[in-house]
Amino acid sequence: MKTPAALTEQFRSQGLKITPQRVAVFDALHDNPTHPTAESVHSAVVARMPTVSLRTVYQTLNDLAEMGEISRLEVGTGSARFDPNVEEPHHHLVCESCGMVRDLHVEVAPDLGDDVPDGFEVAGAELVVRGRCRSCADKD
Amino acid sequence: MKTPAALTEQFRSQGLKITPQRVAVFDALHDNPTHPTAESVHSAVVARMPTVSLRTVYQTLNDLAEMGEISRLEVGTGSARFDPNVEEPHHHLVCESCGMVRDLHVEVAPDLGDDVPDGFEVAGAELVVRGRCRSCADKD
DNA sequence: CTTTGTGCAAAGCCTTTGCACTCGC
DNA sequence: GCGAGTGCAAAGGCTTTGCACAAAG
Repeated sequence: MKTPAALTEQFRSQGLKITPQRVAVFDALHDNPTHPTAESVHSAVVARMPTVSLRTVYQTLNDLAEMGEISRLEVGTGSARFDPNVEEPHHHLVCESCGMVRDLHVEVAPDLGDDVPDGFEVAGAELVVRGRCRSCADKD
Repeated sequence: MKTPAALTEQFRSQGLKITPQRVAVFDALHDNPTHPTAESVHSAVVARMPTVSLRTVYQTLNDLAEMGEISRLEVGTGSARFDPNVEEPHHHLVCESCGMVRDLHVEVAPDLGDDVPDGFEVAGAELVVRGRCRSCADKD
């Protein structure tokens, strides 16, 4: 994800306004490897700026996702997660016990040609590896 | 997925009751390759038995999923999809335009060892290939 | 006859949206 | 000032759940 400063510039150039709320969202996402939910981002932002509403967070996240600056993940944990890492293609590891999501840098190069129907335009592929992380496993 | 008769036997052996509603759900799922939503299953069932409620369909689907006879997919199309094919491991192809889901029999054998953290117990991996199917592509 | 299943409707969760006010530009 | 952004609260979609009745074993 771009730096908060670069995003500020980008928003401005698209005619979108720069507000402290939006900058706070940029900051909360920058180099954040936790794949936060909208709710988590909101909490982080509220810690520094108590008046920011969930609506604003959702809107800013969606704006960023539309611009392709972050991506939205649905890993089946109930809420959507947001991933600031869009530079390098990667996949995800999900702990089914605590909901933790972590990047996974593996090459998934299946020979798709074999089984993809003619005329299907492949846009992308996402691998989700599910299991149980060490700290959850240690609990039992 | 097992045949409706086999599922009937299995439900009975677990002390679950056999009702025409449940059998109708079994029938609607049997060899159904469309990865239906709960809503679709309900429609199919209602066509033959108009009084069955959505509640009963959800409950039966969840029962089946718990027994491992069907699997539940979250592919980001809003509602959960149910997949009767649990015998052979496979992945999924999703049309982002019409929501169609199709089985994909590719080997996804990434060398997970490289990037999975120590102590993480891998339970499974799901690949979702997204894109646009031929009939949707033809529409534009 | 007891336990489980069913139907209806209401509630829950996550997310989006309508409205009036505020504020960046 | 004008239009976009914000906060609040209410609505929306999907799924689950409480209750009373019906039916399976």
